[in-house]
Amino acid sequence: MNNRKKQITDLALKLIEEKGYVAISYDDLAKQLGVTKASIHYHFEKKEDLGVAVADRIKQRLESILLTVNDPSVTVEEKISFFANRQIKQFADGICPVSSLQTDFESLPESLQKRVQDLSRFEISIMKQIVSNIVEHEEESNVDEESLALMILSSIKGAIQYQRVMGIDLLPKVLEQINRTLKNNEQRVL
Amino acid sequence: MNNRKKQITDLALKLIEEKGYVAISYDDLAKQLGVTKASIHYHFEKKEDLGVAVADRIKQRLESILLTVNDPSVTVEEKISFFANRQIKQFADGICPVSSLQTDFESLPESLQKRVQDLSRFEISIMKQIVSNIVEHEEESNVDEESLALMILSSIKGAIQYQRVMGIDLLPKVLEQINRTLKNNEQRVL
DNA sequence: GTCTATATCAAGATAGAC
DNA sequence: GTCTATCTTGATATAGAC
Repeated sequence: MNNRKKQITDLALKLIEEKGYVAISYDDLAKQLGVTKASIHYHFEKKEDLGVAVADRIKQRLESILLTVNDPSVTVEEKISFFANRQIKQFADGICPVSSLQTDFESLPESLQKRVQDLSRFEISIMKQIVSNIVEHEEESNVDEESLALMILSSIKGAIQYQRVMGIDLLPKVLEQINRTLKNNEQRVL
Repeated sequence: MNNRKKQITDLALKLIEEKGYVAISYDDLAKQLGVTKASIHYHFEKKEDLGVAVADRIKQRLESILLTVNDPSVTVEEKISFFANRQIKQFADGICPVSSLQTDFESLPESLQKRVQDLSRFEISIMKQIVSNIVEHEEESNVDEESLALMILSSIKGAIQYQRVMGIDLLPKVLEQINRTLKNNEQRVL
């Protein structure tokens, strides 16, 4: 991907994190980059093409998170905190681009819908891998890793939405509560 | 509010749950109601006015949930399940309208932004009231009701987003995990 | 490969007839 | 109170110049 194309993709991702896929226009992109709409159309003929490029970039980000997650020297709590904060840093004052695309789902072309589904599945699988070592003998405990992973992931995503509109850092409190939940689960297994 | 006005508000709410505030148009509403755009503009001069009416309706819904929540004969688990399922039923195959408006936040006029902030605060306060009786002597335990409420509310909202795009009922699993978390918290207090 | 110019369409919105 | 007709603006998109 050449420079300008990458530049456009990066900006589109940033704007999707701020306003969402439906709300952004080629004019927004063109103005902020100091070029014309036609120049954006040259690199991405249709908005759908740009959306797909952005989805691919989000996937890359998630893949880079996966690397850290598979390091056995890092605790589960640290991995969750890393997962949450790494993303927070990336989308700054916006929201998670996956959440943003999920909300716009019904307005998306089919190719993008498929990628949003894929990203959603991927995030769930990452969180499952993160909590997968917490219970070594799941059959013997009452902990369901799938449910635990879903609750943790969902609560992180939900908290990011609330904190953006309220202007308060709610995520740290949610992460604290997640840690308490994990500690309690560990105790029940021992 | 007269009949047509109520009809338009109801439909707008439904469409916001499906596609979001930015994505819906007066033409969508007009076509589905079998009237013209101008007729919608008569009842709601600007889209902003319609958005405010929808926000007020969402607030009414939440207030009706609050009534059940304050019934002392209902358990916390039942209240949370009621909170989640009551909403799920209301927005059917869509997402939570509050989540939807949160995502579109940056595109909203100021009057609507204020209402979305108010709705967010209100939901958090409802969930706080739901969990408020679970720990009678909070100072003596390590349970933080604020964090617990935030995690529960966020995870419900997040789960609804994932399940809509994936076409799988993930919320029941998250509710199960929430119940397990509550049980563990209770045990720590006793 | 990037631009100008323009086409096309849909959006929000208004004036005024009935 | 609802409609027809119309305006303006902005969005996606294309053709063709440079």
